[in-house]
Amino acid sequence: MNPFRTKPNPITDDGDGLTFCSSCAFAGVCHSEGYDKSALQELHCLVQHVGPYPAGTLLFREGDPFNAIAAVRSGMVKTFRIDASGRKQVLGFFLLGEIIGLDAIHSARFPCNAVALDTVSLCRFSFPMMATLATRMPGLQTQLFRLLSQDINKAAAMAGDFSADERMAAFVLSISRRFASRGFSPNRFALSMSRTDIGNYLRLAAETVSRVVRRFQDEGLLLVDRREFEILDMARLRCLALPLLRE
Amino acid sequence: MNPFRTKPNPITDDGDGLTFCSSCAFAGVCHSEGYDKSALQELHCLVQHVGPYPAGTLLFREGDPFNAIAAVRSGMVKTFRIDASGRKQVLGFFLLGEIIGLDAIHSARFPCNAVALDTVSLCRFSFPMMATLATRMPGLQTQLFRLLSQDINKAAAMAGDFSADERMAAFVLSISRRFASRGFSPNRFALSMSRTDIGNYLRLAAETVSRVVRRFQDEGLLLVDRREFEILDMARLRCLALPLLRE
DNA sequence: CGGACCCTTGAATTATGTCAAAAGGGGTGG
DNA sequence: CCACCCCTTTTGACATAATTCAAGGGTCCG
Repeated sequence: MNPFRTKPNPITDDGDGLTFCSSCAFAGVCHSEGYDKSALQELHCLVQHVGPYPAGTLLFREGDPFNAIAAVRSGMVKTFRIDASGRKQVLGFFLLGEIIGLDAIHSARFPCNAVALDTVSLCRFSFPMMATLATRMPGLQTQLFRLLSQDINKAAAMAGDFSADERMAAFVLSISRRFASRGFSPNRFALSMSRTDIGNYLRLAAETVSRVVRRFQDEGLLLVDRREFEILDMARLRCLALPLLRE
Repeated sequence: MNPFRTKPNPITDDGDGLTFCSSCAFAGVCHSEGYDKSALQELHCLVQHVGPYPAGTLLFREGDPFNAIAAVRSGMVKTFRIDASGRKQVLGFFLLGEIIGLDAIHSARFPCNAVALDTVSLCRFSFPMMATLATRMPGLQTQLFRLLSQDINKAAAMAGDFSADERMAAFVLSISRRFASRGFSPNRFALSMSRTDIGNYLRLAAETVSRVVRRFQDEGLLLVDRREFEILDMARLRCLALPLLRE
């Protein structure tokens, strides 16, 4: 009955001292530039594998001193902050290979909290060491600039004025693409976050998320069972999400 | 009758080969690190003064190849994009010393348009050259990282779910602070953008901007004459803007 | 002096939020 | 294996902030 029985099989290699995990945002930094093995070793030296942390673990909290960024090695992470009037704003969900903490560079403190949505392992990169290394590895510096710049664009896209339908469509499509680029199915995936979290991320009430998802199902766009999603009409979804899509 | 007769007097020095314009985002990069004069000269060598451009000049447009960032030397710049359904989203307003173009690094193309809101002069920095220089000047690299990270936070703040009052209060306060840090009055300033632009930035209809401004006046928070603003009750304004404020 | 544009104001509409309650799973313990 | 409880999700009814539509009034500029 459940159409989501078959789960995608994560390919989470740990790197071998010469290459990074294939899905990591830093994969390719070296090879593209033809760096020698010593530089590569250096990059690996400043990586620290941490975790696994069980679902619900608070990875860092707002105000914590910043000293490292992290790439998700497995699981899913949510970042959020609680504003002055107690409202929760979800800033992002981070999938395999995505980088957490770039927003903390500015003030040298984390501007938000991060929590594991399921069992999470991370690669921790000392940022001071990485910045130093980046002075000797222009490719690494470039990649850091690009990642930072990309996050500006992501945040700006969320800041736009879009309808609930557009936001929801863009959200589903974004997850789909990010899973797809990591070798998972673009059509079927399981989300780890609650409707409330999705709502706080998309700036919608949880009830609105629920209603939009229902309507998308009624209209044949999606097939949803609890937190498992199947995209039935990618084209129409993309069409809806068009105003928000930015890459 | 007009309470805004006295205009603030801009202090826009042009640098002298040893120091940068005092309000520029790159001011202090060198001195803080004790670099020698040659490094400083290099930084100055990659700066190109451009403009002045009259109000309405399109400085770059979405899709243009990216090769340089720019600091505002005088005037005010607006960046915006038109989404797939024709809606205009204003991404930011840039004051004296603020850096435009950091969001273009990621894709090597400008993701938005930029237009001069009044007479605008810029300092243009070749980004490839700057990045190269940053490998030899850690202080410059750090500053670039910080500026990029700051922009993530700015964009994320705009992405939150706030009322029209909160957004408007935060907007006025933000302008006030930015003017103040450049030596202008925090209490009186003239905006160069239309209500429509403010609305597109704050994700509000122009009519809503107008109504909120009126109410703020009725409540004694502001004194507004066309595009000239005077803040009468900074404390209450700050209180309103609290949920949005982030630095 | 005319025209264009911007801003303001009012009235009606609407998308989304809020409140409340019920339904559905999943886990736990008997 | 069932009964119960807790938590998330769904659904409905209602409330409301903000938009939209429409008109009028200022102001600036040619």
